[in-house]
Amino acid sequence: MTTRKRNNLSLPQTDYGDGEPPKRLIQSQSDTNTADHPSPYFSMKDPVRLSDSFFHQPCVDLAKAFLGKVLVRKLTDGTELRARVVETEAYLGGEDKASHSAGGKRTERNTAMFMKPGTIYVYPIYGIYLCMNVSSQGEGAAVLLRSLEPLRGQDVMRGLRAAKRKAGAKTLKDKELCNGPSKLCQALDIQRCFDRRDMATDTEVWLERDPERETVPAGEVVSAHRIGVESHGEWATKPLRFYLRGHPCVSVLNRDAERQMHSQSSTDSQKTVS
DNA sequence: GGTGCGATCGCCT
DNA sequence: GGCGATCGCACCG
Repeated sequence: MTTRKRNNLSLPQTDYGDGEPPKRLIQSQSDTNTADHPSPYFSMKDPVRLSDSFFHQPCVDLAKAFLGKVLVRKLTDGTELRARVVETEAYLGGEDKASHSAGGKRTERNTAMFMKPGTIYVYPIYGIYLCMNVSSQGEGAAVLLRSLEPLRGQDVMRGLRAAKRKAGAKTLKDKELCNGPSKLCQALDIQRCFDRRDMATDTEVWLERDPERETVPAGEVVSAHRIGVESHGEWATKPLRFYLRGHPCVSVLNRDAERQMHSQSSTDSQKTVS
């Protein structure tokens, strides 16, 4: 095990529980300390906030583009919570039988799905939870945020999550704070009133690119079937869920999809060589 | 580690 | 009146 340089600034302290964080993350953190690329989180210069044009992409493209981006939530007391998007799902709109907007159905609840790309869609589920989406290009299409990697404000997130749990429940590890669509809403205090707000201009929640990683290589993105839509026939099996391979914060792993992807990439590399 | 089940209520038919 | 883009916990191995 090589000892990696850590600076004395307050790097996000992430407890991944039993395992080490993936190499990719360690690399990303140590990279932030080089002189050429000052840390986006601790330099005076703000990272770049993603504007309107980012959200004007087809749903699947946007779902993949979200991966690696940083969701920022500014609380009313000024505290900024930060977390990297590591898992998303695409809900395509009219044709997609698993979407709230299936068949072009537009109701009071799902109106945000039909609003301009970048509009936040927050809806309650099972009476007790919330889920957060962001609309994309395409009539009624939206991207569900499923899991995040906490980067900053983990203790505040833990407090927000604990508030909804039994007293005496065991302390959550960092990787457990946002590893599910409703968990991330709790951890970031995403409220129902965020529904229909514009992620490109809102002052309490927005998205930033990670200056250390402009794009995530396709080889790191697993495509798998979506979660919790088993009753929707063929649409239940379509590969419309996307996550960062090997990331400890992903809510549900799909080993079959990962294996297939691996064998596919092996085949590709053989083709390239031969 | 994996699986099964109950909670709980707004939304839609 | 039925159901759900979930979660936490009990239980099993």
